[in-house]
Amino acid sequence: MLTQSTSASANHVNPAPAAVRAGQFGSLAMHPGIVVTEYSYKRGEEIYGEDEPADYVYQVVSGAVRTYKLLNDGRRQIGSFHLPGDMFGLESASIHRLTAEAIVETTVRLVKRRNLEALAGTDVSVAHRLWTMTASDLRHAEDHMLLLGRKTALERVATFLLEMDRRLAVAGMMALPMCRRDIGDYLGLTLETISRTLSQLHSQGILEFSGARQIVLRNRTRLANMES
Amino acid sequence: MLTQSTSASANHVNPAPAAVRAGQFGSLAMHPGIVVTEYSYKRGEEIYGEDEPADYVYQVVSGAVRTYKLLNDGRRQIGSFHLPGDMFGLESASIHRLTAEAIVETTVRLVKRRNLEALAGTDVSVAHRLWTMTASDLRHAEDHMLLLGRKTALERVATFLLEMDRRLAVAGMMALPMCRRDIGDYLGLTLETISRTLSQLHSQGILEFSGARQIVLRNRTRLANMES
DNA sequence: CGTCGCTTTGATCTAAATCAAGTTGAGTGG
DNA sequence: CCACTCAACTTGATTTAGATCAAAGCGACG
Repeated sequence: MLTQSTSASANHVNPAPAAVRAGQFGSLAMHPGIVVTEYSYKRGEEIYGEDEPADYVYQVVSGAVRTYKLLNDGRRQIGSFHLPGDMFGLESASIHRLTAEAIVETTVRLVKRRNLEALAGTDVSVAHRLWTMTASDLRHAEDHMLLLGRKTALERVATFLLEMDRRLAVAGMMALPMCRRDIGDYLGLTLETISRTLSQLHSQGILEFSGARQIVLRNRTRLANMES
Repeated sequence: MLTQSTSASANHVNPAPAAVRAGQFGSLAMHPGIVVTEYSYKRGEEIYGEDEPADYVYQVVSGAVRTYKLLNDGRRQIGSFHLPGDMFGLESASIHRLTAEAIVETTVRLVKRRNLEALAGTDVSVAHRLWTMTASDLRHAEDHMLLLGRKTALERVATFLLEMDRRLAVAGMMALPMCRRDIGDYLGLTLETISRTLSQLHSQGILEFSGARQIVLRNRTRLANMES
């Protein structure tokens, strides 16, 4: 735990600029010694790599991020998609366990991990918050293991659509930032299976397209029954 | 609930009895207000159920535990096996996300979650320890998602054998507490596929059996190459 | 020493992968 | 504003890894 106090203890004098979607992250800007920076990444750009030092913790401001692991021959498993408001890159160890990449042009807010940890060392509520965030990632991973190990293609796609609808639908429509291959690598399927399954749901009138990535769910109940 | 024996804060006077494998959990008994209890469960007995209140945190003393999720039609995904020394049942929320069952006759040590949380509220090192433990569960889950989403049957079984060898081999031999069906439900495969894959590895001279559940790895290097 | 649960092995089936064209559509430059 | 390009997407044909169905072994325990 470093008790460093960087430049920005001035931050509590000039508090939280542009804290629109700030949530958890924004409130941190109130603490002296916590510097919040913004950075943008181009579509496809790597934010950090697997096994690299975990020096920063991130929050998506706009855009979308995928975090994934690779096997030596290129097979990829995406662990999660991070959408505006989501935090990612938080590790209790000093190394990132997955690679993070911008799916589209993406802006993130970031803070130094060692500053966060130092704060957690003096402020129990911050320590509790870090734990809670990691526990919520674990909860998602546990649900996803059930999906990957035991659900059918149709059940996986139904689960995916409901998750995305909940997380990014605006006025009943979701604009998916990721391609079919990303969805496949998230659900443990191929891009062709994703495409076929979406077509099937479309032909059953459960969803409507306006372009391949703009989807409206027409019958959430029926979809929820398919989740199994 | 069979045998029971409590050891209270009097523990720092009469220190750590039988703390052979105590690890993290044992040191908690040093704190006043932390009561460590022991319980034993019969083979197949449920320790806690999914969506039940998470009132206790557990450590395996002897035996083995599986934690899993079920789909409505009975399909099961085992998230992890817990072996002597392992903690399980730790949640930052108030509800268990998986069911825990004793695989064989099992003795656990347990403490009240709210006592642990109270301690974490005053002792940063305890708070940090809780976070670290959850983070380490997350790490395992992330590795397991890659296995479930992208590895072949052979790769899954190789990974499983190396994991178990590392965690429970004594004098080069591992005594698996779980049946083929459990292994299948952990690896997202059927029990028949587990059996066939083990037979195949046996015929290649990579492992030796003495009874279906006593396994000696003859060539860890070759197995590690199969992990992919 | 018979029974029952676990394991192995064989035969067959099938969901999803792979291979293979086309089609669409967003972005680029003329 | 149009046409060209390239990546993303869809759809079809075929293959295959692993599931399912089925029937013996085996081994621990009462």
